[in-house]
Amino acid sequence: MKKQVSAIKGTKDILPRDVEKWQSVETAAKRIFELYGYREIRTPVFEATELFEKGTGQTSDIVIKEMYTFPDKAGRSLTLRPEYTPSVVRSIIENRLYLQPESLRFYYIGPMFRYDKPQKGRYRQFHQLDIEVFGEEDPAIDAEIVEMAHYLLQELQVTGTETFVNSVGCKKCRPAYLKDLKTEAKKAEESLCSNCQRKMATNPLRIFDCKVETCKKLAQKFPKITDYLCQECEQHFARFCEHLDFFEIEYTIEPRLVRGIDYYTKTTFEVASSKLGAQDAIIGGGRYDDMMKEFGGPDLCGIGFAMGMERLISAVPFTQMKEKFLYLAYMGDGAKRAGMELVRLLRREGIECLIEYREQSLKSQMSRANKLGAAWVLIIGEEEVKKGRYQLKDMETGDQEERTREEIMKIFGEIS
RNA sequence: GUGGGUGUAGCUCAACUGGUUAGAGCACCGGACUGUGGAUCCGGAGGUUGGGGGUUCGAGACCCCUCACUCACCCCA
Repeated sequence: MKKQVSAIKGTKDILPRDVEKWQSVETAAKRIFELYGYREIRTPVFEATELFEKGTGQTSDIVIKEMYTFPDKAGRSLTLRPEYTPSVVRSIIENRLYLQPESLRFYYIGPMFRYDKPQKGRYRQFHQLDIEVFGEEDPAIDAEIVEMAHYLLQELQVTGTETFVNSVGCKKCRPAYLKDLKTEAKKAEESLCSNCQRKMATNPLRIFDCKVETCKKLAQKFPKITDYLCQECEQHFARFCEHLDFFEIEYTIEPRLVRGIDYYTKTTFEVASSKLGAQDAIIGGGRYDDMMKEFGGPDLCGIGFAMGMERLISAVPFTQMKEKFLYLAYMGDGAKRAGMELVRLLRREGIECLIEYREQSLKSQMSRANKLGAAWVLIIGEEEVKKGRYQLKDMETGDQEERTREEIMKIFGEIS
C-alpha cells in the first residue's frame, strides 16, 4: 500500500449506500419528535471549553480525558462538543427562550466528539439524536419521553431491546447515600479487585458495574440508592414507574444504573440492544434539575435523552427498495443532443434519468444499465434522430418499442 | 490510557514444518456477438504480501520496532 491520507482514527465516511439508511432514520425521528411537540434546534459544534467543564462536570470522564480541546488564534480555549445538553441550556439562556410562549421541547441531530479509544459502537466522531424538555417537573414527562423513544424504536422495527430505569436522587439525598456506600465498600476493601478499590474514591456507584464475581457478590450487600431517596425523589420515582406501567412499557429497575455524567438528578434511564457488542446502550438519558440555574438562568428543571445514531442504525433492519430510473444510451453527437433534451423533460416530470457522458459501445451502455439496475433504457442512435422515433426498452421484461417524443412523455407522465 | 487479535489484488480468502516467477473466486476491462443487458466460454489488467530493520543460501511465513484496523477493559451514545 502506498502512503496515503486517510480518515482520522475513530472517524468514518458515510457512503451513499449508508446515507440512505441515515436519512430514513432521521426522517422517522423528526416525524415522531414533531408529533410530540418537539422542534429542531441547531447549535454550534464547538463551544467555550468552560461550558462543558461546568455543565458536563469536572469529575466526569468526558471532561477529564475525552474532550477535543484546542486554543483558537486569539488564545480562547474551545472544545468540540462531547455532548449536547450544555449547548441547549446555554442557548436557551442566551436567547431568553424561556420568556417565549412556545413550549421548551427541542430535538437535535448532529455529530459529537470524544477522544475515546475506538471500538465496536464507539467512535471519536459519532452522531446523536437528542431531545430535551425544560420546565416540566411532573414525572409524567419522564415517562412520556421513554414512551416516545419506544415508539421510535417500534417504528424503526428495532427489536431485542431492554429498558433500565433508576433514580440517582438529588443534592439532598445522594450525599448521604454515597457516604454510606463508601463506608460499606471500605469495610470490604481487601476483598474488592484493584479496579473497584480505585472506584471507591472516584465513583463508588461504578462498583456495581464490576464483572469480577467476588465484587458482584459483595456489591449485592451494599446499600442501594433506592433505599436512600428523600421523600420528594422517592415519590417522583414511584410516579415515574406508575406512568411507565400506564403506558405498558416493560422496564427493569436497575439501582446500579448510573449515568457517567455529573449533572443527573432523580430519573435516569437507558435502552440497551442485544444486537450490539459491549457498547450496547442505544439510548441514555435522565433528568437534570439544577443545570439551568447553575448556568445563571432561571430555575427550570430539564430532562432529555440521547440516541447514538451509529448504534441505532446497526440495530435497525433495513429492506432496500430502489427507485426506478431510466438510463439513456446514445450513439453519436446528434443522438446525444436529442437524448439530453428528452431526459431534461423527463426529469421535470419527476423521472430519475442517468446519462453517462463517455464514449462507449451500445453493448457496454446496456451492460452498465443492467448493472446499475435501470428499469428502462432509452436508446438513441443516428437513425432514431432522423426518424424522430426512439427505442424504449423495459429492462425487466426485455420488451422494446419505438416511440415518439410525445408518446414517451405521455407514458412517463402517467408513471410519475 | 491498558490488554488481546489481525494486516496478502477493489472485496472475500489461499500459499504444507521457511524453498522456483505469490494464487483462486467475486468485481473490473475487452473479445466470441460491427446498434442491444443478464447466462456461457476465452483473454486482459490489477501486488514494493501495511512500513522499516534483522536472522537465513533463501522470508508472505521466524524475531524486533513501527503504523493501521479490530475486539475488550475504563467509560459512554
